[in-house]
Amino acid sequence: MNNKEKYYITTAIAYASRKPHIGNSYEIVLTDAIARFQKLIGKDVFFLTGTDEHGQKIQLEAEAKGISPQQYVDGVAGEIKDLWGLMDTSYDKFIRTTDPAHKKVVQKIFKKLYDQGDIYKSEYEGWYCVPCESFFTETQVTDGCCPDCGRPVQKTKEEAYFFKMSKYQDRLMKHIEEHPEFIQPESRKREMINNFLKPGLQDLCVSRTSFSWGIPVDFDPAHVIYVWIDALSNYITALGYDPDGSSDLYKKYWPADVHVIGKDILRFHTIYWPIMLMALGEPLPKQIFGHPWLLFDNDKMSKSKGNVMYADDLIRHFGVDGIRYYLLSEMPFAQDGNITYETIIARYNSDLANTIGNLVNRSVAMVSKYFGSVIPAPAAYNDLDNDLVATALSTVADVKSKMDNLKASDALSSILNLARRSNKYIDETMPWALAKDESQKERLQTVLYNLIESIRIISVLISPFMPSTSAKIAGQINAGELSWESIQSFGKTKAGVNVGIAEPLFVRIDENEKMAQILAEQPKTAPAEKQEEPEKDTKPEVSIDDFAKLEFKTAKIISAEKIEKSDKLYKLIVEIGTEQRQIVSGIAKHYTADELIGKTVIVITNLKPVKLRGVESNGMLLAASIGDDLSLCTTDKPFPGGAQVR
RNA sequence: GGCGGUAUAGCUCAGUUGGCUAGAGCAUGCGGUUCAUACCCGCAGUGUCGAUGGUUCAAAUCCGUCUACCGCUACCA
Repeated sequence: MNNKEKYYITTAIAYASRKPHIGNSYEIVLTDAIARFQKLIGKDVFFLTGTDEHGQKIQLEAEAKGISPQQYVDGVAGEIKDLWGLMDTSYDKFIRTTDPAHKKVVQKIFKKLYDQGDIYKSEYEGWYCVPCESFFTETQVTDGCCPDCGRPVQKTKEEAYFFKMSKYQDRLMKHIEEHPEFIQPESRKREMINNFLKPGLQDLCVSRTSFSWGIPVDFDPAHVIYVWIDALSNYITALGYDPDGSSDLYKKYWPADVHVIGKDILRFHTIYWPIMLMALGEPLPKQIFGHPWLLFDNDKMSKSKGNVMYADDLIRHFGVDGIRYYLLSEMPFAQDGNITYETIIARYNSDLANTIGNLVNRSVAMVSKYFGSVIPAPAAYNDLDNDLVATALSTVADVKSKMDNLKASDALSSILNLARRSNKYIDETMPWALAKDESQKERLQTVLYNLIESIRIISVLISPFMPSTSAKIAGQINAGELSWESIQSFGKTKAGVNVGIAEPLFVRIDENEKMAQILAEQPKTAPAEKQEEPEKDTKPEVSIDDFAKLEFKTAKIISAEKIEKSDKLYKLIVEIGTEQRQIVSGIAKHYTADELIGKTVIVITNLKPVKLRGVESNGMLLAASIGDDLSLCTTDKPFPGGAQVR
């Protein structure tokens, strides 16, 4: 009985280590808008979101709080659900990777892949982060440092399971070539092909023994299934996939029509995930969209920078639809978007309050004033109407085509254009002048009818983006029909029904006042955030003997030379007492050679020598860093090289 | 270093397969209007379409080189 076309859409599952900020929340709002739109045009939509709840980081956070990991993630998952609720999102299912059903199927998947030889056990030589007690592949290591804690990693061996990625490489390459829409946006596709597929895929390490908070490998319980197989398979376990026979739900909805994810995890979704599915013999998702990031004042949002915005705070100030509108209209398709309080206020006032809000308000007010709140029947058309009608209809078509390509911001700007056209129509037809002339009554009826109809169309079109505003508008004009079908032609508004009371949809915001209010709130939240900061970066306690193993000395830089074919590396010659040494250091982004020469810095002198870019390095300079910013450690007063540092 | 992307009005960006006086929104200035949330409508702009060569009857749009910024990737003991 249900023969609607199905549409399966997912967000990435959010990592349940802490409350997501507004940048993280953008994803679910975008996905929600797409899902609601597809529903509106008549598809049978299934919208999945959820949380990724395993891993060492969560284990550590829980330990620090003195509670079990399960208790910890229960708390965070609850917070996330609350936020998603506040954002007015309409997901059909919220999966948690700690759900028993998910765990069971992930174990089966692992076993199946092992049994068919795609997963094998081996010695893993990789990068190891001591304080975190965890392993990383070459590619996971960011800037020579642990991706979790940011400290240097070292090479070590561990027994582990591996997935034979290379076996499916050619098939994947072919698939990507034959399905140009598979990876979006386009430029990301090239990155994946050129950086990973063409050079050849390495086998992926898919288990850990260094921590226990995860899904155990059932036939080898010392191992825990590492994040990729666990997290990615949520997209199919949520529907009831099972290697021994899947559910009807799965058969109906899989493959996904689109996975909406952040651009940072594109690799896992466009390479590892499809390969896993190939290995399982399941169809691949149709499309993967790596959306851009939302930046705060052109800077990455992070706790340590103190520039984090949270959805709940923003909603308090600007309303859900105010924020949804901002996120959806301001974010470009492929480039990072930006958010500041000032720009939110500017967009809110001009687009929502002035253009849309005022249009509805003035139109409803005129119906009340001139026709006792009863929507009049159209009676006398003329040429002024043609363009409004044409714009309304072409907007409907345009929004559809934009949304089919996931271009939410373009779709919204198209709708805004219709609102502007409608405002202009009022000026062209001058209803207040028509009202003074009894002989123009039929014309006045027509004008107001057309306006209400145009507003009705707008309210339908914005419903995926601003659901509650859409409902409010529909309420004010008492629109009966809000279906997609009803806006395929102009004129489905019913004459003779009463409009409601004209109430402003969006109250204009006074920028100065609002900014003062926001600033006044900031101190309250800042200290609370700072408290959490230190514990995240704390290493295990060591004895004085551990410290004594390291030798630090002052060193005077006597020459600095950029290493060829490297962006960051300097070959430095330093003087430590009477000795001269060559040290390679990655600080070229922060210091020029001239700035370095003559400085007295602190050096670890008994570090095992290594070669970097073929150049030998006998030690390491100490430097402080926050994010991308870096500052060398020097002595407080002029000091010669060679002095002990302790 | 390798791969890729972007550089267009003060700001944020559109500009499909090269074609007439290069566009939109916001901000600015001027004018109009009063139904409406000091709102709306109109007009005015400014632009060496990053720089420089080339292909072409014709290039913001194609090709070469250069510069700046961004992303992915490697190097940062």
